[in-house]
Amino acid sequence: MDVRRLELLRELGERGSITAVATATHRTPSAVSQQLKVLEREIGFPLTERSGRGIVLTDAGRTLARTATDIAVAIERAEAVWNAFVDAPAGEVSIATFPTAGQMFIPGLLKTAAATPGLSLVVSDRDPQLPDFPRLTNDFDVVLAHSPRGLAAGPTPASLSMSSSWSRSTWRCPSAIRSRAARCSRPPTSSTRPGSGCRSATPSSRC
Amino acid sequence: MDVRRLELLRELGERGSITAVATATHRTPSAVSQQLKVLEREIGFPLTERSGRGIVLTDAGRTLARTATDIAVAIERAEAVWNAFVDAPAGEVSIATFPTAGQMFIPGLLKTAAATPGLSLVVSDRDPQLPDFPRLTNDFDVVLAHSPRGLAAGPTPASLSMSSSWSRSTWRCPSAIRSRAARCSRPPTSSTRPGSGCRSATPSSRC
DNA sequence: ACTCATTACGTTGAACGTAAACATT
DNA sequence: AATGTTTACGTTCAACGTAATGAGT
Repeated sequence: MDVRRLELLRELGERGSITAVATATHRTPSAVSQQLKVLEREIGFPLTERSGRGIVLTDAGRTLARTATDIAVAIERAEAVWNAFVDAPAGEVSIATFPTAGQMFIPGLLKTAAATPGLSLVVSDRDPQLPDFPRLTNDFDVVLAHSPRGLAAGPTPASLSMSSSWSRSTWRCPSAIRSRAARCSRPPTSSTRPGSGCRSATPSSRC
Repeated sequence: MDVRRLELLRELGERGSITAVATATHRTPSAVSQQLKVLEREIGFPLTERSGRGIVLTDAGRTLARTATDIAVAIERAEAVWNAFVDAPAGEVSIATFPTAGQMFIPGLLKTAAATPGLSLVVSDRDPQLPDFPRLTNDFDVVLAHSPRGLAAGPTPASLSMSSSWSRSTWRCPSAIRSRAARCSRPPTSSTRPGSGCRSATPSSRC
């Protein structure tokens, strides 16, 4: 039982004519007719019968078409699972932080990171007083820094994106935590950063 | 995502080496390697990586192989459904009976026949006193007749096969109620009976 | 006449095998 | 050396299209 041919039978059940199936699947009626005939031969049962100018499914054809639907559903489900895997965040994300902020963010981050397989965090504590702290963005995917102007009075910022004093351009990548698909899309476009940046998952030339 | 290639990946996950998959699927290692490479290309992810002399699935490869298993299960289930359809009793079964026996058997038969789609009974009452009653087997799939020796004392026979006075040879077919597969297996082998006998489901030459 | 399915026949490319190269133990 | 994978290259057959034919309204 070939899946591709079963799919044709399913289409025939839904669309009602070989010509319709042919146009829907970008084929000629001839090809569809031939493939259905091959399927009939494989199965060993008449699956269609003429009805006026067109054809209709026999009892056997209908039941077989139903099984084809089940298979098609299974395949779509499988593809959905795969897409979920591809779009899931993954990879190694390096974070520079300083002790106070680290105590704040890291435990929660580690928890969510541990919950997503394939995602790992590399955290390193730094001294926020160093003059070139912003330059750390060259070496890390995420840098947690003080606002140079000092924090406004009020509750401590609760999300990474709140360090609004950073210009968006300091982010070399739109999102440090990238999905597999994003990481795999293209080799880095001449990144000036040596060890970090939009590195691809593997040095493979194809992926 | 081609199902055949996914199947190869699944096999690779289970068997662990390309050579093993190749022998299991009656192919050369070369062919398997090439198909896996095509799959990798289609998918856009590295699915395998070298490990010593052999190869192992990557994370992506494993998840994709799992989806392949799901698809394989769905296909097997579909085939099981189809086989159930093929083996189910079906067709038109003609029965000759006489009033007394008919009252006995027919209601139950009609009930079970109605419960099995594709199976229809054609019942006709006859006079059991006619001299050529046994000849009716030429025209009917099942003939319910008196035992010529008369019934022994005791409870009424409760099943068709109890008319033990008939020789087995009076049955032209092993079983009057045939499955679709049996009916479809071969055109009748020069049956002497015109309208009945092991007739095939359709006059089609192939089936 | 028109529409749909089928058959005849030629073409092409995906899948495969053979053989050689490559890699690892 | 032995084992397992990959690459290069040639072959073949299944899937398809074009064109002609058949069948029904």
